[in-house]
Amino acid sequence: MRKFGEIEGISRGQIFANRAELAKVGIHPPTQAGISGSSKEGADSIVLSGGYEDDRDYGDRILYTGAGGRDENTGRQIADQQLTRTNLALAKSKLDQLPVRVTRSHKHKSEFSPKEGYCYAGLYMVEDYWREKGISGHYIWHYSLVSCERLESKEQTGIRDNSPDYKETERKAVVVNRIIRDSTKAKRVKEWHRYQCQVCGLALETSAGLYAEAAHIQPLGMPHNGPDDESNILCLCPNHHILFDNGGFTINEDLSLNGIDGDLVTTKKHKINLNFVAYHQAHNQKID
DNA sequence: GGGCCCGCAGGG
DNA sequence: CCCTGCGGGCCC
Repeated sequence: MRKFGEIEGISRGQIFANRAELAKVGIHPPTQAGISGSSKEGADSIVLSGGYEDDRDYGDRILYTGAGGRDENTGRQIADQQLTRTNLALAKSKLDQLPVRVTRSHKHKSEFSPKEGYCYAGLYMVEDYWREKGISGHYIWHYSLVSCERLESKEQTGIRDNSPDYKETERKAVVVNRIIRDSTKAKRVKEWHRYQCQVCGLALETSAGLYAEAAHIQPLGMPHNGPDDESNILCLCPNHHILFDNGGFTINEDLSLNGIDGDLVTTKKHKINLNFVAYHQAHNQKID
Protein backbone atom coordinates (compact mmCIF):
# COMPACT_ATOMS: atom_id res chain seq x y z
CA MET A 1 0.00 0.00 0.00
CA ARG A 2 1.34 3.37 -1.03
CA LYS A 3 2.04 5.72 1.89
CA PHE A 4 0.78 9.27 1.48
CA GLY A 5 1.61 12.16 3.77
CA GLU A 6 4.24 12.39 6.49
CA ILE A 7 6.41 9.40 7.38
CA GLU A 8 6.50 8.83 11.12
CA GLY A 9 9.79 9.85 12.67
CA ILE A 10 10.94 11.92 9.69
CA SER A 11 10.88 15.70 9.94
CA ARG A 12 11.23 18.58 7.55
CA GLY A 13 14.83 19.57 6.94
CA GLN A 14 16.24 16.11 7.60
CA ILE A 15 19.22 15.18 5.42
CA PHE A 16 19.80 11.78 3.79
CA ALA A 17 23.09 10.69 2.25
CA ASN A 18 21.70 9.19 -0.94
CA ARG A 19 18.63 7.80 -2.70
CA ALA A 20 19.00 4.40 -1.08
CA GLU A 21 18.66 6.04 2.36
CA LEU A 22 15.58 7.97 1.22
CA ALA A 23 14.07 4.71 -0.03
CA LYS A 24 14.89 2.81 3.15
CA VAL A 25 12.96 5.17 5.44
CA GLY A 26 10.01 5.22 3.04
CA ILE A 27 10.16 8.87 2.00
CA HIS A 28 10.77 7.98 -1.67
CA PRO A 29 10.74 4.26 -2.50
CA PRO A 30 12.12 4.29 -6.08
CA THR A 31 15.92 4.44 -6.12
CA GLN A 32 16.20 6.27 -9.41
CA ALA A 33 12.87 7.64 -10.64
CA GLY A 34 12.02 11.22 -9.61
CA ILE A 35 8.32 10.57 -9.14
CA SER A 36 6.98 7.89 -6.82
CA GLY A 37 3.46 6.91 -7.73
CA SER A 38 1.04 5.05 -9.95
CA SER A 39 -1.65 6.33 -12.28
CA LYS A 40 -4.38 4.68 -10.19
CA GLU A 41 -3.29 5.75 -6.70
CA GLY A 42 -1.59 9.07 -7.45
CA ALA A 43 1.93 10.30 -6.65
CA ASP A 44 3.11 10.28 -3.03
CA SER A 45 6.60 11.76 -3.44
CA ILE A 46 8.99 13.57 -5.80
CA VAL A 47 12.71 14.35 -5.83
CA LEU A 48 14.26 17.48 -7.35
CA SER A 49 17.64 16.37 -8.57
CA GLY A 50 18.53 19.09 -11.05
CA GLY A 51 18.26 16.85 -14.07
CA TYR A 52 15.43 18.78 -15.73
CA GLU A 53 16.10 22.19 -17.27
CA ASP A 54 12.49 23.37 -16.99
CA ASP A 55 12.30 23.00 -13.18
CA ARG A 56 11.89 26.18 -11.11
CA ASP A 57 12.23 26.44 -7.35
CA TYR A 58 10.77 29.32 -5.32
CA GLY A 59 10.88 27.49 -1.99
CA ASP A 60 7.24 27.20 -0.99
CA ARG A 61 6.26 27.00 -4.67
CA ILE A 62 7.87 24.63 -7.16
CA LEU A 63 7.47 24.17 -10.90
CA TYR A 64 8.29 20.52 -11.47
CA THR A 65 8.82 18.83 -14.83
CA GLY A 66 7.30 15.44 -15.65
CA ALA A 67 9.36 12.37 -16.52
CA GLY A 68 10.48 11.16 -19.92
CA GLY A 69 11.53 12.48 -23.30
CA ARG A 70 15.19 12.68 -22.29
CA ASP A 71 18.32 11.28 -23.87
CA GLU A 72 19.65 8.61 -21.48
CA ASN A 73 23.20 9.86 -21.55
CA THR A 74 23.09 13.62 -22.04
CA GLY A 75 19.83 14.24 -20.15
CA ARG A 76 18.68 16.65 -22.84
CA GLN A 77 15.02 16.73 -23.84
CA ILE A 78 14.82 15.01 -27.22
CA ALA A 79 11.14 14.05 -27.36
CA ASP A 80 7.69 15.07 -26.13
CA GLN A 81 6.60 13.91 -22.68
CA GLN A 82 3.37 11.96 -22.31
CA LEU A 83 0.66 12.15 -19.64
CA THR A 84 1.13 8.50 -18.67
CA ARG A 85 2.66 6.50 -15.82
CA THR A 86 4.23 8.72 -13.16
CA ASN A 87 3.19 11.92 -14.96
CA LEU A 88 -0.41 10.72 -14.79
CA ALA A 89 0.17 9.88 -11.12
CA LEU A 90 0.93 13.54 -10.34
CA ALA A 91 -2.22 14.56 -12.23
CA LYS A 92 -4.20 12.10 -10.11
CA SER A 93 -2.74 13.67 -6.96
CA LYS A 94 -4.17 17.01 -8.06
CA LEU A 95 -7.59 15.51 -8.82
CA ASP A 96 -7.82 13.74 -5.45
CA GLN A 97 -6.00 16.53 -3.56
CA LEU A 98 -3.35 14.21 -2.17
CA PRO A 99 -0.23 15.68 -0.53
CA VAL A 100 3.13 15.00 -2.20
CA ARG A 101 6.39 14.66 -0.24
CA VAL A 102 9.18 16.80 -1.71
CA THR A 103 12.93 16.17 -1.41
CA ARG A 104 15.74 18.30 -2.86
CA SER A 105 19.08 16.92 -4.03
CA HIS A 106 22.35 18.84 -3.64
CA LYS A 107 22.61 18.60 -7.42
CA HIS A 108 19.43 20.65 -7.80
CA LYS A 109 20.67 24.22 -8.12
CA SER A 110 18.64 26.46 -5.82
CA GLU A 111 19.10 28.35 -2.58
CA PHE A 112 16.80 25.78 -0.92
CA SER A 113 18.98 22.78 -1.80
CA PRO A 114 21.31 21.12 0.73
CA LYS A 115 25.08 21.33 0.26
CA GLU A 116 25.27 17.55 0.34
CA GLY A 117 22.85 14.66 0.02
CA TYR A 118 19.06 14.91 -0.05
CA CYS A 119 16.95 17.23 2.09
CA TYR A 120 13.32 16.35 2.88
CA ALA A 121 11.25 19.52 2.40
CA GLY A 122 7.80 18.45 3.63
CA LEU A 123 4.38 18.16 1.99
CA TYR A 124 3.17 20.03 -1.08
CA MET A 125 -0.10 20.06 -3.01
CA VAL A 126 -0.33 19.86 -6.80
CA GLU A 127 -2.24 23.09 -7.49
CA ASP A 128 -2.18 22.84 -11.27
CA TYR A 129 -0.56 21.07 -14.20
CA TRP A 130 -0.39 21.70 -17.92
CA ARG A 131 1.48 20.83 -21.11
CA GLU A 132 3.82 23.41 -22.60
CA LYS A 133 6.81 23.69 -24.91
CA GLY A 134 9.95 23.40 -22.77
CA ILE A 135 13.30 25.12 -23.30
CA SER A 136 14.27 22.34 -25.71
CA GLY A 137 11.24 23.00 -27.89
CA HIS A 138 9.69 19.65 -27.03
CA TYR A 139 6.47 19.36 -25.07
CA ILE A 140 6.83 18.81 -21.34
CA TRP A 141 4.31 18.44 -18.50
CA HIS A 142 4.65 21.10 -15.84
CA TYR A 143 3.31 20.76 -12.29
CA SER A 144 2.83 23.69 -9.92
CA LEU A 145 3.33 22.53 -6.34
CA VAL A 146 2.59 24.64 -3.26
CA SER A 147 3.85 23.92 0.23
CA CYS A 148 1.17 22.77 2.68
CA GLU A 149 2.74 25.09 5.27
CA ARG A 150 2.02 28.05 3.03
CA LEU A 151 -1.52 26.88 2.28
CA GLU A 152 -2.29 26.62 5.99
CA SER A 153 -0.78 29.99 6.92
CA LYS A 154 -2.88 31.59 4.19
CA GLU A 155 -6.03 30.30 5.92
CA GLN A 156 -5.11 32.11 9.13
CA THR A 157 -6.02 35.56 7.82
CA GLY A 158 -4.35 38.43 9.56
CA ILE A 159 -2.02 36.21 11.54
CA ARG A 160 1.66 36.30 10.68
CA ASP A 161 3.24 32.91 10.21
CA ASN A 162 5.69 32.73 13.12
CA SER A 163 8.88 30.73 12.97
CA PRO A 164 7.64 27.14 12.92
CA ASP A 165 8.00 25.54 16.32
CA TYR A 166 8.02 21.81 16.78
CA LYS A 167 4.52 21.49 18.31
CA GLU A 168 2.94 23.46 15.47
CA THR A 169 4.64 21.26 12.86
CA GLU A 170 3.44 18.15 14.70
CA ARG A 171 -0.13 19.45 14.86
CA LYS A 172 -0.17 20.11 11.12
CA ALA A 173 1.21 16.62 10.42
CA VAL A 174 -1.58 15.10 12.48
CA VAL A 175 -4.20 17.10 10.58
CA VAL A 176 -2.79 16.14 7.18
CA ASN A 177 -2.54 12.47 8.18
CA ARG A 178 -6.20 12.50 9.24
CA ILE A 179 -7.20 13.90 5.87
CA ILE A 180 -5.30 11.07 4.18
CA ARG A 181 -6.83 8.44 6.45
CA ASP A 182 -10.28 9.81 5.63
CA SER A 183 -9.55 9.87 1.94
CA THR A 184 -8.75 6.14 1.89
CA LYS A 185 -12.27 5.38 3.18
CA ALA A 186 -13.75 7.83 0.69
CA LYS A 187 -11.71 6.20 -2.08
CA ARG A 188 -12.95 2.73 -1.14
CA VAL A 189 -16.60 3.87 -1.41
CA LYS A 190 -15.89 5.54 -4.76
CA GLU A 191 -14.28 2.37 -6.09
CA TRP A 192 -17.22 0.23 -4.97
CA HIS A 193 -19.41 2.45 -7.17
CA ARG A 194 -16.83 2.80 -9.97
CA TYR A 195 -17.00 6.57 -9.39
CA GLN A 196 -20.65 6.63 -10.52
CA CYS A 197 -23.01 8.97 -8.67
CA GLN A 198 -25.45 6.96 -6.52
CA VAL A 199 -28.22 9.33 -7.58
CA CYS A 200 -27.74 9.88 -11.31
CA GLY A 201 -25.07 7.33 -12.33
CA LEU A 202 -22.73 9.96 -13.75
CA ALA A 203 -18.95 9.45 -13.44
CA LEU A 204 -16.97 12.51 -14.51
CA GLU A 205 -14.15 11.70 -16.94
CA THR A 206 -11.07 13.90 -16.56
CA SER A 207 -7.62 13.62 -18.12
CA ALA A 208 -6.40 12.23 -14.78
CA GLY A 209 -9.16 9.63 -14.51
CA LEU A 210 -12.68 9.39 -13.09
CA TYR A 211 -13.90 11.89 -10.49
CA ALA A 212 -16.54 11.60 -7.79
CA GLU A 213 -17.05 13.08 -4.34
CA ALA A 214 -17.53 11.43 -0.98
CA ALA A 215 -20.55 12.83 0.85
CA HIS A 216 -21.06 12.18 4.56
CA ILE A 217 -24.70 11.42 5.34
CA GLN A 218 -24.59 12.55 8.98
CA PRO A 219 -22.09 15.44 8.77
CA LEU A 220 -18.66 15.03 10.38
CA GLY A 221 -18.26 18.33 12.18
CA MET A 222 -19.87 19.87 15.24
CA PRO A 223 -22.60 19.64 16.26
CA HIS A 224 -23.58 16.60 14.14
CA ASN A 225 -20.45 14.52 14.84
CA GLY A 226 -21.23 11.82 12.30
CA PRO A 227 -18.66 9.02 12.06
CA ASP A 228 -16.10 8.76 9.27
CA ASP A 229 -17.18 5.32 8.19
CA GLU A 230 -18.13 3.75 4.85
CA SER A 231 -21.66 3.22 6.17
CA ASN A 232 -21.96 7.03 6.51
CA ILE A 233 -20.46 7.91 3.10
CA LEU A 234 -22.12 8.24 -0.31
CA CYS A 235 -20.44 8.40 -3.72
CA LEU A 236 -21.96 11.42 -5.48
CA CYS A 237 -21.30 13.70 -8.44
CA PRO A 238 -20.53 17.33 -7.42
CA ASN A 239 -24.05 18.54 -8.24
CA HIS A 240 -25.84 15.92 -6.18
CA HIS A 241 -23.28 16.36 -3.39
CA ILE A 242 -24.21 20.05 -3.10
CA LEU A 243 -27.91 19.24 -3.28
CA PHE A 244 -27.59 16.54 -0.61
CA ASP A 245 -25.61 18.79 1.75
CA ASN A 246 -28.05 21.67 1.36
CA GLY A 247 -31.46 20.07 1.61
CA GLY A 248 -32.06 19.64 -2.12
CA PHE A 249 -33.13 16.05 -1.55
CA THR A 250 -33.20 13.43 1.19
CA ILE A 251 -33.23 9.64 1.31
CA ASN A 252 -36.16 7.61 2.62
CA GLU A 253 -35.91 4.43 4.70
CA ASP A 254 -36.42 2.24 1.61
CA LEU A 255 -33.64 4.21 -0.17
CA SER A 256 -36.12 5.94 -2.49
CA LEU A 257 -35.35 9.62 -2.97
CA ASN A 258 -37.33 12.49 -1.59
CA GLY A 259 -37.15 15.65 -3.74
CA ILE A 260 -35.73 13.86 -6.81
CA ASP A 261 -37.23 10.97 -8.80
CA GLY A 262 -35.72 7.52 -8.41
CA ASP A 263 -33.84 5.46 -5.85
CA LEU A 264 -30.36 5.56 -4.37
CA VAL A 265 -28.13 3.10 -6.26
CA THR A 266 -26.48 0.59 -3.94
CA THR A 267 -23.98 -2.27 -4.15
CA LYS A 268 -23.56 -5.45 -2.11
CA LYS A 269 -20.30 -4.30 -0.53
CA HIS A 270 -21.52 -0.86 0.43
CA LYS A 271 -23.80 -1.15 3.47
CA ILE A 272 -25.48 2.16 4.32
CA ASN A 273 -26.53 2.65 7.93
CA LEU A 274 -30.16 3.77 7.92
CA ASN A 275 -29.73 5.62 11.22
CA PHE A 276 -27.54 8.16 9.43
CA VAL A 277 -30.05 8.43 6.58
CA ALA A 278 -32.79 9.14 9.15
CA TYR A 279 -30.59 11.74 10.86
CA HIS A 280 -29.99 13.51 7.54
CA GLN A 281 -33.71 13.47 6.70
CA ALA A 282 -34.68 14.82 10.12
CA HIS A 283 -32.27 17.72 9.69
CA ASN A 284 -33.24 18.54 6.09
CA GLN A 285 -37.03 18.67 6.13
CA LYS A 286 -38.39 20.50 3.11
CA ILE A 287 -41.08 23.08 3.71
CA ASP A 288 -43.73 22.72 1.01
C1' DG B 1 33.04 18.21 -14.36
C1' DG B 2 31.15 15.21 -18.05
C1' DG B 3 30.57 10.69 -20.19
C1' DC B 4 29.69 5.94 -19.56
C1' DC B 5 27.49 1.92 -17.94
C1' DC B 6 26.05 -1.16 -14.46
C1' DG B 7 22.46 -1.56 -11.42
C1' DC B 8 18.00 -2.28 -8.79
C1' DA B 9 13.34 -1.56 -7.60
C1' DG B 10 8.90 -0.28 -9.02
C1' DG B 11 5.17 -0.08 -12.30
C1' DG B 12 2.45 -1.73 -16.22
C1' DC C 1 7.59 -10.69 -17.37
C1' DC C 2 9.89 -6.54 -19.66
C1' DC C 3 10.78 -1.82 -19.50
C1' DT C 4 11.85 2.52 -17.56
C1' DG C 5 14.06 5.94 -14.68
C1' DC C 6 15.57 13.44 -11.50
C1' DG C 7 21.68 7.06 -9.35
C1' DG C 8 26.04 6.52 -8.45
C1' DG C 9 30.54 5.18 -8.96
C1' DC C 10 34.39 5.10 -11.87
C1' DC C 11 36.94 6.56 -15.53
C1' DC C 12 39.17 10.20 -18.06
